[in-house]
Amino acid sequence: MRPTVNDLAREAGVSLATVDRVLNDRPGVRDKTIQSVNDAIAKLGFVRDVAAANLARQRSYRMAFVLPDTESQFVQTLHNELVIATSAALAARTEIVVLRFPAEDPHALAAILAALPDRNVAGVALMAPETPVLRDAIKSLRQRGIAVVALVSDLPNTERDRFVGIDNRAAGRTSAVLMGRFLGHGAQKVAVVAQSMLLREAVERRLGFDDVMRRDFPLIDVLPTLETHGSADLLNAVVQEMVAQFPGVGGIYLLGSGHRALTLAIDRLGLAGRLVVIGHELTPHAREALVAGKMDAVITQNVGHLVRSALRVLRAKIDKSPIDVGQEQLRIEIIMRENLPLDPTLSP
Amino acid sequence: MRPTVNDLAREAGVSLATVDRVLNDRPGVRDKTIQSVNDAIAKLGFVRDVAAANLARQRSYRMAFVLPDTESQFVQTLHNELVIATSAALAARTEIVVLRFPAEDPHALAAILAALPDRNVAGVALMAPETPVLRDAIKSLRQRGIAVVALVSDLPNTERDRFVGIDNRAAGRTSAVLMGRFLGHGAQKVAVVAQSMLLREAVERRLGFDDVMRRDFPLIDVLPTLETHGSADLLNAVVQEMVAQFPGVGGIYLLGSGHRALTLAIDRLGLAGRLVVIGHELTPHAREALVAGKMDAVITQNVGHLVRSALRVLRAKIDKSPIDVGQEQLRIEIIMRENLPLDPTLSP
DNA sequence: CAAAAAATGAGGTGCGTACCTCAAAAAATA
DNA sequence: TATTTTTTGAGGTACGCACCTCATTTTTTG
Repeated sequence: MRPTVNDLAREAGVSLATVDRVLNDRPGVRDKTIQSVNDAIAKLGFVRDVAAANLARQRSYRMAFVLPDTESQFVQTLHNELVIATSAALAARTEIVVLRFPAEDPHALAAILAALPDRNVAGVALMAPETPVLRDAIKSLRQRGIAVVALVSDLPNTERDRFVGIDNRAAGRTSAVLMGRFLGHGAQKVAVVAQSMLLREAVERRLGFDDVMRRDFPLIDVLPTLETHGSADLLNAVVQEMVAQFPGVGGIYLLGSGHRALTLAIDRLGLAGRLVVIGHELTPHAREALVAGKMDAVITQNVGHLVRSALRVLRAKIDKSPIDVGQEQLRIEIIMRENLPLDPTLSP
Repeated sequence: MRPTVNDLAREAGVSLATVDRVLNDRPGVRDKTIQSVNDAIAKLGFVRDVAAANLARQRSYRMAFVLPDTESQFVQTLHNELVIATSAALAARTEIVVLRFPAEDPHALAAILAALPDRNVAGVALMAPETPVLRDAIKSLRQRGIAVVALVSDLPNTERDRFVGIDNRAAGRTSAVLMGRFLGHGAQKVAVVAQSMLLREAVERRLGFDDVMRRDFPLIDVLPTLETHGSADLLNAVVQEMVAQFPGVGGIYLLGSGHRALTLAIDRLGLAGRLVVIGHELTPHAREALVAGKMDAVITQNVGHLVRSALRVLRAKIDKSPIDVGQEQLRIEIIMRENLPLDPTLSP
């Protein structure tokens, strides 16, 4: 049988109350006594039953996921995964609240964050660009004992507890290797398309992409980033203009979302099948494009894992328990048509 | 506050005992009463607290992982992950037992499985080739109420509850696309190396590889599989002979383990850097080969996820609770130098 | 050495659920 | 309607742990 606190008390020759004091870092125990309890823990191989502990603690975790209110498919995917996670989390005394903030309004975001303590939130997962007001808001949350993780894009200059997401620079490097090798080593041009270079992820991916291109594929000419600002028309126009101006374009690298608009533009310009197209994030549109052979690869992260990892990290921070680094390291996934995972929304 | 069984009883106008009977499928409740309890569950949004339930149930899960006693790096990796999982599982009332069987002896395996019920095992995860005795052994385990999942390689003609692993045919297809695209579309030859084609995974991967090669890269000539039977010398010999016989070999596809021996052979033959090398399973040797540029890509599954998924599936089967299909679907991962995850054994 | 302070023990309650017993009520059957 | 059978209720105990109080013992301090 697995040892319990009672076994510990007997083994250490102390009372249950003292064991409890040691286990829960309560004051008023001599170092010598603490040591003897720890010895007993080691000797018996005692492991606290976290389920029973949390039950007794009456602890319920209320977690807020704060996302921009953009309608991008990635954010929608994330939201879907959060809905799925909600029901699973409920059974583990964890409640998930999803809040959306106006994407372009850092002050509105700060106001939402400032209101969280009143909502009795124990942890926050935040996907937002870093701004001075955000830094202050996070600092204030942390001071109030609320755990904060940065989701998807890091907030390195804030006091967030942790970042949950992939290394976007490495993701960009990965894209570059595939692009370079798929193109072959001849002289070629590659266009880079992004919604906006104000987003940290886009910038980091571009940096990583350029790293590898410069180093390993010097004959490939990477064109300046075309920004579309989310407009399909603008994307159409810039792609058209680029093709006209640089006839030798052999590949397109899509830094962010916008798979649908890009593939449409490629179709319209009659370039289908003649370009290597690589993008990020496995959204439904990206799936379609992969299946149809209109995209060659998608570099992504597993959004389900992302959500579950954020929850585990927040719980660990709240419990002040250690984090399993191996489990929480998200992988940079390369998805092609051949290893496309089944759409989880299709099966029950 | 989250509703409890007491709230349910009050809402449904029945006693706690009746709620308990309904929740746990105990007999002696009229359909009408069952319905009223279910209505209350729906109305209040009651979700059973699994932690409290398992605590009260005194349920402890003793899971056996049964692996071949081969010293392959993949099995070692798996073993390592099991050791890591053991401590985490302990806190969740789950005990992991790892058993090894003589790889070539199906009867010894059957004997080990037959002894499991006496060891009070609730679930078994099994990595083994399918044989008639194994089929019988699994059937007998299932009849005794023990959950069985096939690990890594499926046992489709047995009564296992589920398969936890990747689709190896799709993994082979994925390898083929990369091989084909990395080689370019000219006429080339690709060698295929395997330890043994008696293993189901190897066969399936080869089939998938051939599927795609035939369909998408008709100019590439895929040579017959060279079997090495785990001997580095033999591998050296066959690779050497093959290179002599077919000078146009541009790529090598490694169906199973043996990264170290293969890269050594390539070095010795002075072929380093002139071949596209693609293999399976992210073992320490494979990592080295990727970092050194001696392998181009590794197709793998996340072994940590594999273990955790097997545990979750077994628990769900034992509890007769539903399985989150999305979470349990393992992805076919493509690893190159650029997206190589940090070695989890390096950081604490 | 006495008084004050610190450490420890004894014992209880509760978390949400499972599972048990026995009596009482309700329904089905003769 | 009387009897048997089925259904329901009331109440208790247990799981492993957290957290509380108050009394008692041990140690430290003046």
